[in-house]
Amino acid sequence: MSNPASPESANLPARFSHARHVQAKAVMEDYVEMISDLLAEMGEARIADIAQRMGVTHPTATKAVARLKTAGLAVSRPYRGVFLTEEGAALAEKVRARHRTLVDLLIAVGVPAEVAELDAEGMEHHVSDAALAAFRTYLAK
Amino acid sequence: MSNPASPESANLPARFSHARHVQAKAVMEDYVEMISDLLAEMGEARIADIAQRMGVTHPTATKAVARLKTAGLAVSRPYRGVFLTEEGAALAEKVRARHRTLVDLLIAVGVPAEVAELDAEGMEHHVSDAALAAFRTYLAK
DNA sequence: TGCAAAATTTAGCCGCGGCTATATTGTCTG
DNA sequence: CAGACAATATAGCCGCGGCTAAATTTTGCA
Ligand SMILES: [Mn+2]
Ligand SMILES: [Mn+2]
Ligand SMILES: [Mn+2]
Ligand SMILES: [Mn+2]
Repeated sequence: MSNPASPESANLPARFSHARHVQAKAVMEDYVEMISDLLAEMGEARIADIAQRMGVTHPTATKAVARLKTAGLAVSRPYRGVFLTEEGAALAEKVRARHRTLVDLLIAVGVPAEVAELDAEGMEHHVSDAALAAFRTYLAK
Repeated sequence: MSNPASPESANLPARFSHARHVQAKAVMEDYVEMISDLLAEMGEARIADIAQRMGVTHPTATKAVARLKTAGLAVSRPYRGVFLTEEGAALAEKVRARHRTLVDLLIAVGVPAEVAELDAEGMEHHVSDAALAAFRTYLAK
């Protein structure tokens, strides 16, 4: 190892910037999943409904949707509803499954259901594929 | 129950805004814990070291420290090192303990140690006191 | 079918948390 | 005890993700 003078603190910067990078995607993930819910429940996802479910004003929702479109996750025409691209729909499914698995794990470990649901909404975005796989293995036992 | 027409989606806005609120504190928590580390390891926390460990430029660290001071978590005089207030030191200890407990839980559940450390850096800030208590109970078994 | 109300977009503001470039202050050394 | 250099601070920029207020478009109904 060429790592003599690093008493564990050398990898800290990488951990922090990784967490920041993940965080940058978090809001987008929640929007995509929620738009997917709306499409399934009501056949369309309107700005007013998106805003209401996110707990945000409509201009904020409009801007978020603009970012989703820029990222290739959603499409929409002015004054019309929002739809997901293939990529957006796939992301929604992944995010939804990850959320459920995390909640299940938290409950399995003794966290009350309502608390698990609340905490998971923030935690979920930082759960890597590797951790998720471990969760599934644990839950399967 | 006075909750007829809410098929679970009514509490979504609260969950999202809760997660946003928690996220707003996350960066501050990491800075405070890390400054506490520096003070313990080297007796002082200088801007250059804070910046280096956070993986950030010094102006960014300077602004973060300014926010900590505004929040009553740190004190410093110009061109001198940074110190924590009682409140800041207490927060650092709480954040450190929570981080360790979360990593322990992840490992106990089958997540590889390096992955646990990486994921925990982001997840930790969303772990409520109730969830933390559950984690400790689980780990005690 | 025309118009009022509702929905959406646009404009413009804010703080956070990043950045680079530059100014200022402290420190160490010849 | 100068200066050079290192450390810190300041200025000014950016995008994100919030907000309010105002303009615009769509829609529903009298
Ligand atoms: Mn979420
Ligand atoms: Mn979720
Ligand atoms: Mn952290
Ligand atoms: Mn941590």
